[in-house]
Amino acid sequence: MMTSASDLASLAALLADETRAAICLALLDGRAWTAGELAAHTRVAPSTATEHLNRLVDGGLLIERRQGRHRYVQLADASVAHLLEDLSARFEPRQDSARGLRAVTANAAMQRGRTCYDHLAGRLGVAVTDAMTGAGLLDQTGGFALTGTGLCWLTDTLGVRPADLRPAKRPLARGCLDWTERRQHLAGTAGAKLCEKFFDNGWVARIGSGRAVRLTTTGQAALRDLLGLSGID
Amino acid sequence: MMTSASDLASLAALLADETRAAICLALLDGRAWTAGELAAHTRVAPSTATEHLNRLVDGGLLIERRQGRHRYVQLADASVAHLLEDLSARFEPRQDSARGLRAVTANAAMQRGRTCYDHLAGRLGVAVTDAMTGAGLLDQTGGFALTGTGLCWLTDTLGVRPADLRPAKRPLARGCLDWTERRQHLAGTAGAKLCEKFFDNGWVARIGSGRAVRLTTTGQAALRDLLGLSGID
DNA sequence: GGGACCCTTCGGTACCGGCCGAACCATTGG
DNA sequence: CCAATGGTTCGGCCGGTACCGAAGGGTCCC
Repeated sequence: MMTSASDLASLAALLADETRAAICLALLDGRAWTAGELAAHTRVAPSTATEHLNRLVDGGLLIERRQGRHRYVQLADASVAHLLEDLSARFEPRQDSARGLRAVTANAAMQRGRTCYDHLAGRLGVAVTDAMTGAGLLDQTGGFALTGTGLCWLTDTLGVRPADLRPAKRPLARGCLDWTERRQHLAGTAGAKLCEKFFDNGWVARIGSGRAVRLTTTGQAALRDLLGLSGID
Repeated sequence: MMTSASDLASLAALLADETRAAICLALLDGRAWTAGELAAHTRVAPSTATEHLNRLVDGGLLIERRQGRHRYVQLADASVAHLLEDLSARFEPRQDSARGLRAVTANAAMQRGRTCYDHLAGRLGVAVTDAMTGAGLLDQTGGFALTGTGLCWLTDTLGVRPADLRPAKRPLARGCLDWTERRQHLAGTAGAKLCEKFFDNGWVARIGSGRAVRLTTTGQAALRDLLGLSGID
């Protein structure tokens, strides 16, 4: 009945190391990274990265896929991403410490729009969420939930398969605190499926290999038609 | 913009020690404990407990109140409680390892009803949540939110001050996973205020000094009248 | 004031865990 | 088959930290 303290402590211990924390934060982009990439990213020896990945996988935070001589790892599931978001939400937003043109433009792109594990975030994510709320698809007054209209909109207008929106272990709609905007954006299954459709339809596209995304011209038109959203860059 | 890994690591490090984890879990009952009580509870020397409390307070997870020769500590706010719940939710429900009559009855009482930081949990909490959902006060199909009717019910029927239900930093309604029931019960501001009213009205009462609560006979009648709930012990 | 009680401060010890380099294994590609 | 590449294993070093006991300061009660 009681959660034993040792369980909690060993879970927390997984994130209590700066290198492992950096690995998890990097994986928050939802993609799979190789062990070598993560070693380089965290600036530790490959052997050290191996040990960290072993612990994270054993602890259930990461899952791995061996492919040839590569070891790909990614966050185990959305609940892990959610956990990391929640923990991160406790900090002050970092001062924008970008130096140099490259870093600054990359930063600006991230603030404009990005993926947050498997859903949309940044100004784009918040704008879509707000527009959905304004259109009566989402209810934020008493929590964070899709309205009946919102459910229909996802299936009929966006073409999400109703089976994908069945209530399951993961909540259908969840608010996820946006670091850059300090506002909530849509997460949960609905947020993931919405993001998926946006990519499928070519409304958003990744910028380079990072987690930043941009709204395409098709996307701009679509958002204007569907949600009355304009002025999003 | 990016949360630095060191922030995340140092936050996690606070919980990465079994003794500190046990302290936080004990405080999940929402009450304030003295340093000595926590030292005894975790079976460490008072000096050791002091060090742990210092770290937890410095880290913002706990707040303290000095009162005479006592040092009372409690969780800093609901978001900390939420964090602990979320982390704990990742574990299998513990095998009920209670030994002896005292432990078994205490355990049974906890499963029947208890407080979870500042709201109701256990079979009682889940039953109330389900009844509210059935009565159209709560919407769980598209997330977890109060309906308009639900808001009115809280203010008009239960007498919660509308000002207390204004959307703030903390969400109005949230689902909180119940360890014993493996179901969600109502948390958030609404859950806290509802729990408060239940105590004020004498519908529930604490059993002894722990976090277990029992439904009074007045409470049974009230729940039957208001929510059509019966058969709750 | 005296004494009990609660907590804190301060050494000192022991252990855990993160890190690296070197050697090693496996896969890929010439 | 050989070389290059990505990853793992192992031994050893080192720093951080959880722990305690003893001594000391506050606070309360008689």
